Amino acid sequence: MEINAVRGTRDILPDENIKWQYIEHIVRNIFARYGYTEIKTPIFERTELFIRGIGETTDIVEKEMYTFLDRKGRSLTLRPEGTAGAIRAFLEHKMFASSPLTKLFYIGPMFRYERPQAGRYRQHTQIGAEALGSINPFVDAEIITMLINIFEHLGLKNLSVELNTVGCKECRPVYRDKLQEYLAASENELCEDCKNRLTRNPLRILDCKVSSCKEIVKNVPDIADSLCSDCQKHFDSVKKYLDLVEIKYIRNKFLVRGLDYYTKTVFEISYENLGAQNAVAAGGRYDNLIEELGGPSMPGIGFAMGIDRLVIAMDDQKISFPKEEVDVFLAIMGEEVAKYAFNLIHILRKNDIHAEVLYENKSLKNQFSYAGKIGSKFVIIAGENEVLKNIITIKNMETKQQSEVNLEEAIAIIKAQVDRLKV
RNA sequence: GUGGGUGUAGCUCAACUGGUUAGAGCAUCAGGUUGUGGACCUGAGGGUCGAGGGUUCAAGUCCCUUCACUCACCCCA
Repeated sequence: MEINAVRGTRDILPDENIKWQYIEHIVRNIFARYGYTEIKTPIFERTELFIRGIGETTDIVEKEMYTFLDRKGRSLTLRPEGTAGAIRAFLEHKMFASSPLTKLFYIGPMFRYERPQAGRYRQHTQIGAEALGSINPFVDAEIITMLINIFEHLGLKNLSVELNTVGCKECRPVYRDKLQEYLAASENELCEDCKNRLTRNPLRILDCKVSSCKEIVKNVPDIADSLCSDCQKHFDSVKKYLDLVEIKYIRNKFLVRGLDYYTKTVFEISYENLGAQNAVAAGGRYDNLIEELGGPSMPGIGFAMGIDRLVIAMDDQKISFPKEEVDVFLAIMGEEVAKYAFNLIHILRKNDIHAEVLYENKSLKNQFSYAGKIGSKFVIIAGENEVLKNIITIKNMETKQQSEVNLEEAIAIIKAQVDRLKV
C-alpha cells in the first residue's frame, strides 16, 4: 500500500520551493526596512489560548481546530493562526516592559481542519506581522503600505485593497443593535445561517454570499455613521494617510472579519483570479486582545498573508523567479580519472563555483546532453588526456569555444562569465 | 459536514454503441556519432485502466460499494 500525503497537506517540490524562497527573501528584506524582527513560536499551543484569543463562537474555534490530548491529558492545538501565539510570547517574555513599541513578524505553517479547495489547504503557510503598543492610525496606514510595498517588489499587479472599520467596545454594540433591528424586519427572507447569526453575530450577515441575503443587506445602515468620535477620527486618519501616499483602496462597508478580536481598522487584499478564496492578505487592529490574554491594556495591529496563495497569484501573472544557475559541469571519462576529478571539482567549489557532476560512468555524449539540460555555462572534461598532459579542457556551452588551459586560467574564465562571482 | 466533477504510463491525454495483445505526445534510456550538448532519425523500457465486488461468452467502457483528487458551499491566508 502506497502512503501519500494526508488530505489538505502537500509537498512543495524543489521547483516550487524556489518560489517560496524568493518570496521569503523579498519579504524579510522589507520587514527589515520597516523595523520588524522575526519571532519563532511553537506550532502548537494550549487549546485555551486560541479559544480566548480568537473567540469561542468563531468558526475556527468551533469546527476547524486540530486539537488533541497529549500523554498527560492536556488539550493542545496546532495553531490555526499566528497572532495568538505571538502575543502569548510577547507577554510571557514581558517584551512590553523593555520597549514602548514592538514590531514582530513570523513565517510558518498554520493548520485548519477545512475541506481543501483552490488556494485552501489544511496546512498552509502564513507570513504575518504584529505591531504592538501604538494606537496611532499612522501604524494602520503604514502596515497597509508595507504590504503594498511587498507586492510591488514581488511584481504582483491588479490587487485590490478593501478597507473598513468595525468600531470599538463603545460604538460596535450600538451599531450591532441598529443592524439587528434593521434586519429583524426581513428575518424570514434570510438564509438559515443568517437567521442564527441575527442573534449570535449579526455583523457576519454583512458578508453572507447568499444572493437573497446580499439583497437584504444592500441598504443596511453603514457602520461609519454609528462610530464614536474616537473611531471616526481614527478611520478618517487612516484613509487620509493612504490618500497621502496614493494608495488606492475600496471602502467596503460589508467587510467584517471572522475573528472576534478585531477593533477599528480591518482590511483585506485580494486577487481576482485565485478562485473563491481570493484573499492573499488580511488583517486589522486588535486593541483589546493583549489585555484579554492577561497582559497590560495595550493596542495592537497585524496582518497575515498566505504564501500558497501568493505563489498561485504570481504564477497566474507569469512572474518569473530567479533560480540558481550551474556554472560548470564536469564530464568524467573513465574510472581511472575519478580521483583527479574528485579533487578538481573540490577546488572549483572552494572557489565559489557551482559545479555539477554525474557520478555514474556515462558516455560523453550523454554527459554533454545533461550539461545542456541543466543549463551549465561551461563543461570541463576530465579524461585521460587531461590527466596525462596536466591541462584543463574547458568548453563554453554558448559560444561552443573549447580551449586547453591550466587550472588558474580555467577558474578565471568561469569567473569572468558568471555575474555572481564577479567582484 | 453538504453538493458537483474527475480517476488509464513519470507528466498531459486518446480508446466509436462493451469485442483480440490498452495507444499517442512529452520525458527517460540506447543507437545513428567507440572524447563533445540542444535539432533530426531509429529503437527500447515503462500500465494490477484508483481499489473491491457484480452483470456478461467478453468490462478501461455498464451497475453497486469504497477510496483519492478536484471545484464549490460554510468559513478563511
